[in-house]
Amino acid sequence: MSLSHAILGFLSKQPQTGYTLKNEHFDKSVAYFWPADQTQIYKTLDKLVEQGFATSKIEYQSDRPNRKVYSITKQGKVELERWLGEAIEPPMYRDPLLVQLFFSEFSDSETMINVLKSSRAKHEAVLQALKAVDLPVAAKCTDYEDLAARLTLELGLKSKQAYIEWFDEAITAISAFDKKRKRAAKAR
Amino acid sequence: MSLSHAILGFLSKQPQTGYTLKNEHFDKSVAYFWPADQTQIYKTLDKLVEQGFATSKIEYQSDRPNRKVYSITKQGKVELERWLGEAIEPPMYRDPLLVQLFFSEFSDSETMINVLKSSRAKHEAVLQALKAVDLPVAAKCTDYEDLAARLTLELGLKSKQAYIEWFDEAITAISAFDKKRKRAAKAR
DNA sequence: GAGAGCATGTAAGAGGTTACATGATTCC
DNA sequence: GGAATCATGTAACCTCTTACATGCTCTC
Repeated sequence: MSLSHAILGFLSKQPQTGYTLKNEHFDKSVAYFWPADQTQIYKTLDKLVEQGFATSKIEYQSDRPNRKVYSITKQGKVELERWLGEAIEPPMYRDPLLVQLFFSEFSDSETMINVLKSSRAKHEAVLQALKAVDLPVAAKCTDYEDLAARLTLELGLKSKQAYIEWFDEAITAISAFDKKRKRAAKAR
Repeated sequence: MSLSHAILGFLSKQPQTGYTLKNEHFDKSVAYFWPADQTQIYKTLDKLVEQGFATSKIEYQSDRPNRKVYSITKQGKVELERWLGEAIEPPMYRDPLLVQLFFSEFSDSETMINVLKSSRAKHEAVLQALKAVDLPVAAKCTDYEDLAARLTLELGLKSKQAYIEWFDEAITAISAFDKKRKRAAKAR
């Protein structure tokens, strides 16, 4: 399970709480390829402690709620390293849009084109957000950490660009098919 | 939920059983963008009947197990059409590989490169499988059904190609970084 | 006085996977 | 004799999401 290992990764950088994991880490650096829910982060932290991969200490605070600070254990480090070398099966990507397209014969091409356009806009917005991320290009990275982050970003950019090219081709192809069909209907 | 609607789509083409849905449809046409588990197909069929979107009739067979043939209802057709026009949020893609890459500073670059190479090979295999699918190019489709199927395939091809280009760039970038680092260490 | 920030949690549910059970027939 | 095909299901589990609860402090 990747969430456990992502948490172990962040705890390797420094001991911290579920709250900071969520707000300072998951919602920032890895959000675009591994978003994590607050509830699940807390549950997973519990599990990591059970498994002996992390320990927690309560830090009492007077003016704010107490914090539970988690640290990675030796066992946790071993487990993280093991997992980092594991060849994991690429996950299946399920996109409802493709299901809609596949069965769009039961709707009509105009509706389908609108659905495609609206989806294209959403992907475009994500692409723009990714483009706005401020990280040096791979060749200019001096830290390995930056290089790794840059490369994850790069895949996001490439995938989104591929998607957007595809949207344009798909919309054009469906429009063209539609015109052809209308011309044929007129000729009869 | 897309599985329900994919089933409604297949039932629109013709009434059939859970068994044929799995073996003749899900495992073939839509397998690469919406694989479905047998157990879940049966569960979802029950749910569709409950919701009034499908009905079932038992067909008694003497030499083989009885079959439960499902048909879409009017309500089901209305629901499918409604869903086909819905603008659905693009799903989040979570790839453990990117988590591994992001935290690869806690392993070593050689290990990471091996993980990348092994993943690349798996993606390459899928790409080859997609290339082997026999469907006319979009411009030559005479049926709308073929066009829709072709376009879903096209996205798969494009995405995989983008992935593979990225793999090559990522592997090159990490190797280059590594050489630079080793040269710097030597110079000291 | 309202809302944001800090901080941790419970309960319930949706969607998907894995393992297992049954039992006849047909093909090698 | 063993495997594949036909055909439907149950039980248990994992991951993730949504809604809700608590309560103090600081800022507008």
